[in-house]
Amino acid sequence: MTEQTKKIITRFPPSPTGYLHVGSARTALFNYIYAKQNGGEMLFRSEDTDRERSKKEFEDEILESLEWLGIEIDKTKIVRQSERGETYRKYLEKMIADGTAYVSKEIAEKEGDRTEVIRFKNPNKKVIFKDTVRGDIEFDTTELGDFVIAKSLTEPLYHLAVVVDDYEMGVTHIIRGEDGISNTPRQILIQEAINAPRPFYTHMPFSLAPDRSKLSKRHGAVSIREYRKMGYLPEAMINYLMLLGWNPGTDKEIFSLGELIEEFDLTKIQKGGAIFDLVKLDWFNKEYIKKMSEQSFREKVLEFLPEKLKDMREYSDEILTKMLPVIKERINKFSDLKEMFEGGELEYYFKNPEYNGENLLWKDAQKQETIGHLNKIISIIDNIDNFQSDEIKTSLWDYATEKGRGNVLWPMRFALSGKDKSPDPFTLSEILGKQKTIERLKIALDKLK
RNA sequence: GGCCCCAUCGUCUAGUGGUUAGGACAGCAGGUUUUCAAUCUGUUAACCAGAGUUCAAUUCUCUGUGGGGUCACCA
Repeated sequence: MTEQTKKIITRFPPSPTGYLHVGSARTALFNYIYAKQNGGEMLFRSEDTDRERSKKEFEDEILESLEWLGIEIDKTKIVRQSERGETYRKYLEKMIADGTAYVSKEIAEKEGDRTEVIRFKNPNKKVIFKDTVRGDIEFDTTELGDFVIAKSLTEPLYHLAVVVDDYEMGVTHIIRGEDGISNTPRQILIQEAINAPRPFYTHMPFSLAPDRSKLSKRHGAVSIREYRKMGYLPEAMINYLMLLGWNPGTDKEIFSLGELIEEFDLTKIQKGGAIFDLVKLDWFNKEYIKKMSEQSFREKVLEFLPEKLKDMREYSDEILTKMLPVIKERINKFSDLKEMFEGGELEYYFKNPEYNGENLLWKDAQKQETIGHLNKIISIIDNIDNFQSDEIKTSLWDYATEKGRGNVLWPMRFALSGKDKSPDPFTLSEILGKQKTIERLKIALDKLK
């Protein structure tokens, strides 16, 4: 049996004490993609030995977030440490019999502390292991002492459980965060004590907050579910997360999951930590929004549309189709729709704008001139049968050019939107329809009197 | 503090013993039908410091500085 013929097994071992963190999701992605590209498999292990903090609902949520990202987990193969007490007992008894571990009588430090723990008999040697991205790393394990590996025969501590489980699950490649580096030597010691083969180690750099500290709640959204709720697309999350700490060495930046599985290269992982940059995430998300079909974009918009707007469905469905392209080029993520509607640029499609008449004047344009322009616009528009933006534009263009485009187009646009910033007046007109367009232009006229 | 890891534009990064140190995001300027968005073009901006090796260091070595991790009867 050579390494080549052995099936590659990676694992994702979260402790179900919270929602899936973006950093963990990134680690899961690296494991999943590496396994996939080698015809292997990523196993899911729930490290739920901490009875107090572990909750099944978190495990479910983590699984659900992974699924949303497109990571497939074989749920029949899920391993839960809480169910493996007897397995750990088997290894611990063997270790004690072998003399690689021993029961140690301890003086209880606190009330309620047990008086007996199981310690590892440290051979006190140098351990050298190879990390895929950093090369050989050497530790003197003497300083570790005879560390505790279990509270009792069925209550293992982290390091023992990890080593036993990885061994029994047949894990060949461990890809984890760089905080695992310092833990590796003692895990190797335990491996050697139970005669488990040494897996390949790859330690990934952290993803950091903007101030280079650990990414935590105080920096904003940190769980996948929050990004999902904000209307980020899973394709964008995957793409961004994978390019954080890895790149193919070419200028290519947009990768589908399939392409990642094809082109990912474990040895090209970065050494230094990388800041999780929302601005770049937004860019990725926008790129993927641009690629969406009209149908799926429409569904997504409907999903994120504020309730208030949905109540006006009769009205909005009619114009929604026309608004879609305008919305598409204006949002980074679907939750932007909320702000766009509430006092933002979606609002003026559904109700007449309120504004100060002074704002209708372009730069130093005169009132009387502007009134003339608006009247002219109304008369031209009134004669358009095919009320499409192209058509409207063509009809008004010569006049606008002759009188000064800003002089004509600004008051028109402002009359329709009541905002300093909005889509162009032709697009607005088409979406509003001839009747409403003229109505608003007349309102503007009143405001100028 | 001991041990371990890391260090290229603001951010993500490419890269080399000799390069105009490249790309992307952001920024800035301009074009594109008035504003915004989108789009196109152009552009600002980086090798942590010192010493050593060398004809030549951003690149190799050492030291320092800075950041991070780990030293639990948590995971």
